[in-house]
Amino acid sequence: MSQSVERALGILPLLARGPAGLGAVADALGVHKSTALRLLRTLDAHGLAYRQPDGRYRLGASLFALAAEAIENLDVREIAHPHLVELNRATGHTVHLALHQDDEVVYIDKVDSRYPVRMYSRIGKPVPLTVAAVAKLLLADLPEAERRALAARIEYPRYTSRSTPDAQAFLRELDLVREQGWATDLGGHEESINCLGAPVYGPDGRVVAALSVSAPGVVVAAEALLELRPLVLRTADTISQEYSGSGSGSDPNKDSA
Amino acid sequence: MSQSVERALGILPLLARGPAGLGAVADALGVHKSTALRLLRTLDAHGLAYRQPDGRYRLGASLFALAAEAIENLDVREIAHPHLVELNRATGHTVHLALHQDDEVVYIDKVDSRYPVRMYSRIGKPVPLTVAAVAKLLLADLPEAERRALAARIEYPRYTSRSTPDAQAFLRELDLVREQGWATDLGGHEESINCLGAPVYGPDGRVVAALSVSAPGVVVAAEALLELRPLVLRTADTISQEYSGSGSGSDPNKDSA
DNA sequence: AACGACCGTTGCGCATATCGCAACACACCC
DNA sequence: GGGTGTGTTGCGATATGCGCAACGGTCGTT
Repeated sequence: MSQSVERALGILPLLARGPAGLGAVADALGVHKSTALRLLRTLDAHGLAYRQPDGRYRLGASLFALAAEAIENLDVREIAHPHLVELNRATGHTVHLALHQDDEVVYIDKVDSRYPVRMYSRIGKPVPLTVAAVAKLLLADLPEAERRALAARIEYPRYTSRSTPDAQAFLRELDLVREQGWATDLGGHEESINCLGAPVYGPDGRVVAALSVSAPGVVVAAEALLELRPLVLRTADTISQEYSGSGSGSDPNKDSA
Repeated sequence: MSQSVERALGILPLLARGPAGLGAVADALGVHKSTALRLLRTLDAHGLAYRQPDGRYRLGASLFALAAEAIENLDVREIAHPHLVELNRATGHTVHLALHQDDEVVYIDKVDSRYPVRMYSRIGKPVPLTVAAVAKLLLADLPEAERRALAARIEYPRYTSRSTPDAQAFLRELDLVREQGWATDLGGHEESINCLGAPVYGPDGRVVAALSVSAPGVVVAAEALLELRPLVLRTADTISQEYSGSGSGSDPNKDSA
C-alpha cells in the first residue's frame, strides 16, 4: 500500500542473504541508486540495516533486539486461551497448558471440564516430570546433553504401576514423544486418569509450551481419548501458528511490471 | 530521510513491547489513524507485523525468519579478518580465529607471525580442546549440562606438564574463563608456546568465535604476552560490535515538534 | 602516471505517492 | 436505542519521495 515502505521492506530479505552494496540493492529493487540510498539510510538510522566498514549493507542489530524482545513479551497463555476453551467446548474434558522453567514444568492455564476457570492461583504448581504428557513434550525438546543430565538428576516416584520407572525408560519415552509429536499419560500419575498432549512451537521452532486434555478412565476409555488426537494436534498447531505470527500477510513480492 | 519508512519502522519497537491496536499505534506515532493503518497493512503484507485475530498487531514471523537467516549467513571470518591482520601488525605475533562445531574446535583463519619462529597450525585443523585458549573460550560458553557432558566425554592428553589433567580441572578452568572473559594457554600444548585469547560475541550474546595471539616463549615471555590483554580484548570487542551490526545508526527517535 | 571504470553521493525540479480529513460501518456496553 | 469505542473507506491538497544528471572518490589497468 505504501510504496516507499514497501520498497524499504523489500530490501530486508535481500540483506538477509548476505551483505550487499548500494548498486546491487538498487538493481534488485528496480529503482534508482539515489532512491535506494535514501531507503538504506533510513533503515540504517533505525538500526535495521548496518553499514559495514567496506560500504556494503547488512541487517543490523536492532533487528535481533526486536526479535528477542518480541519473543520475550509474547504471552503464550493469552494467545492459547481461546483455543483451550474451544478444545474444552469440543471435548468436554479438562484442558491444561504448561511451560518448562528451571527444572520444573508448571501449569499456567487450565480450563476445567465443567466451567472455564483461569487457575491463576495455581500457576507454579509443579507437574510430575516423569509421567505427565506435557512434561514429556517439553523435556523431549531439550538438547540431548541437558536431557540426559536432567534424566540422571531427577527422581522416579512410582505413583502407579504404570509410572516411568527409571532414567533409561524415561529417555526412551522422550525420544518416542519427540519423534511422534504428541504424548500420553495413561494412568502414570493417578491410576484412573488418562491424558493426551501436544506441543506448541515458537518462531524458532522450539517447543515453548504444551497442552493436554485429561479425562478419568471412568468417563472415557483410553482408546476414546486417543481418538481426539487429530483435534488436539490441530489445536496445538493453530496456537503455534498464531504464536509465531504467521499467516495473514498477502504476497510481499509485488513487482510492478 | 524517508518519512513514511521512518514512521513505519518506528512502529516496530512499539509492537515489540506487546500487541497494540490501531489507535494506540496512531497515537504513539502522532499520525492519523488512516495513516497508521496504511503503514501497518504494509508491514503486515511483508510479514513483519501480524494481525492477531483480536485485531491488534504484533511483530510477525518474517522478522524472526530474517533474523535467523541473517545470523546463518553472517561470516565471522570475513568480518574478523581485517582486525586480525591489524592485531598481527600491532603485535607481530601469530593470530588465530576459531569456531566450535560438532565437538571440535577448528581454526578458520590465521595470520602468521612476522618472526621467523612460527608455531605449527593450519586452517581447518582441530584444536586441542583441553588446553587451547580459543577452545576454552568457546566451550566455556556452552550451557552447563552440555559443558559437563562434554568434559566427561573427552580425553585429557598430557601434552606437557602444564596440560589440563582431568575433567574437574577443565570445568574449573572454563568457569574462570567465562567469568574473566579471556583465556590463556601457557605452555599447555607445547612447552614453549604461550597463547592469549578473547571471545567474539554474536547478536544474541553467545560466543560465536574466539581469537588468540600465540608466541613462543623464546621470543616473548609469558608476562609480556599478557600485557597485550587490553589490545586483544579490544580487538575481540570491535569484531563483536561489527559482527552484531551495531553502532552507526543515528538517533531513530526524531519526533517532529 | 594518467586513464578509465566503478561506486557512492548531492541538489533539484517534477509528479505522484502519501497525508489528514470527514463520513461511514460495526460492535459492544450502558 | 443511543452512546462510545473500535477499524475502514474515498478524496482532494500538498508535502514527499522520485529519478535525473553531474560530481567526487577509489580502485585497477595500460
